[in-house]
Amino acid sequence: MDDRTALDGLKPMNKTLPILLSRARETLLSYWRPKLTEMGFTEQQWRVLRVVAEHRRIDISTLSDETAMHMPSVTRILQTLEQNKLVERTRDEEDSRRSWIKPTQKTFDVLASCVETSNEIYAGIEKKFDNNKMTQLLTLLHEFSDIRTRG
Amino acid sequence: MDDRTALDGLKPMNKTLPILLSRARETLLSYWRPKLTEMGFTEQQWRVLRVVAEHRRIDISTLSDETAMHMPSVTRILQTLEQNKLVERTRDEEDSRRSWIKPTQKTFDVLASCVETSNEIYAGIEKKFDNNKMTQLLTLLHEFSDIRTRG
DNA sequence: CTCATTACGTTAACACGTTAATTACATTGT
DNA sequence: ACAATGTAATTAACGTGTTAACGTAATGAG
Repeated sequence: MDDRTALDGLKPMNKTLPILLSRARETLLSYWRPKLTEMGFTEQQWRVLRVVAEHRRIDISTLSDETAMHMPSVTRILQTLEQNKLVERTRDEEDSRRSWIKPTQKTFDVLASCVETSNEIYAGIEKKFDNNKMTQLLTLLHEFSDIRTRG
Repeated sequence: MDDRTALDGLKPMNKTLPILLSRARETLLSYWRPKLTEMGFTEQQWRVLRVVAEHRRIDISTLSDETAMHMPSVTRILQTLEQNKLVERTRDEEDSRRSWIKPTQKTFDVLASCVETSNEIYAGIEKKFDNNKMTQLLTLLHEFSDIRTRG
């Protein structure tokens, strides 16, 4: 017989935050995946595109922060998007380390073609998980995110 | 001037569920990463190990389900863990498609060496995000996960 | 029994996550 | 001035996410 007594101090994984966060993400994606696949974007490319479109111009560090993605990932994704004319890049005049990323008309066209479906998706979700609960969930997630440690 | 009118129907990304889920995961990991790095495990390897240890034996499909990871990832991780003697594998006698994964004494030793730190980490989190909120959050995430679409 | 179907698990290919190292440029302090 | 330090972004290397295809074994209808 194995010695499992050591594990008495650990909670069952299926009730822990990391697993539930993964499942929640997977559930959310189950609503979006068909549309993303149809449009030929990954979830992450879509996120970058969405955030870029919200700004007249944005630098890569800020973009990384607002998409909640690491800079190396953003760098790779921007290369793809730039090849497809979905973003433009210019260098800052004063600080030549900094790049400015700008949306193109194609960016807006692609997003516009998705607004209707986007609303349908959110409506579909709200039918099963009402807006009150969603607000609570977003608030709690926001509060939790704020307790991050640095170091 | 660009034509941004198309975007009026879309919510700001920084307040949407996908971003907040990513941030929450990153916050949680910020508490665990030092210990995981010290032990030489990735978050995912740790998850697999934890779930394996909860069962006398477990097949790979179930393991995939309980870790909320796709089977190809589980397959890869098990290869690593098996090389390090952290799990054992046997074939089912009746259904030779099925593999059974079993924890080893080393598995329990490693987990035991982590129980204390684990409790400290949870205590540190609870100091900033009380148990009541955590319970609410877990409940809401669980409810949300249940609305997943199939297809 | 036979053939199509379904199920378990792996492999393959490409995109992203993660960390460290690197390049290039800015800033600070003395 | 200039060396030291800091910052923006990329590259490199390896592990995981994701989908499709594959190999093999069980199952079920005719």
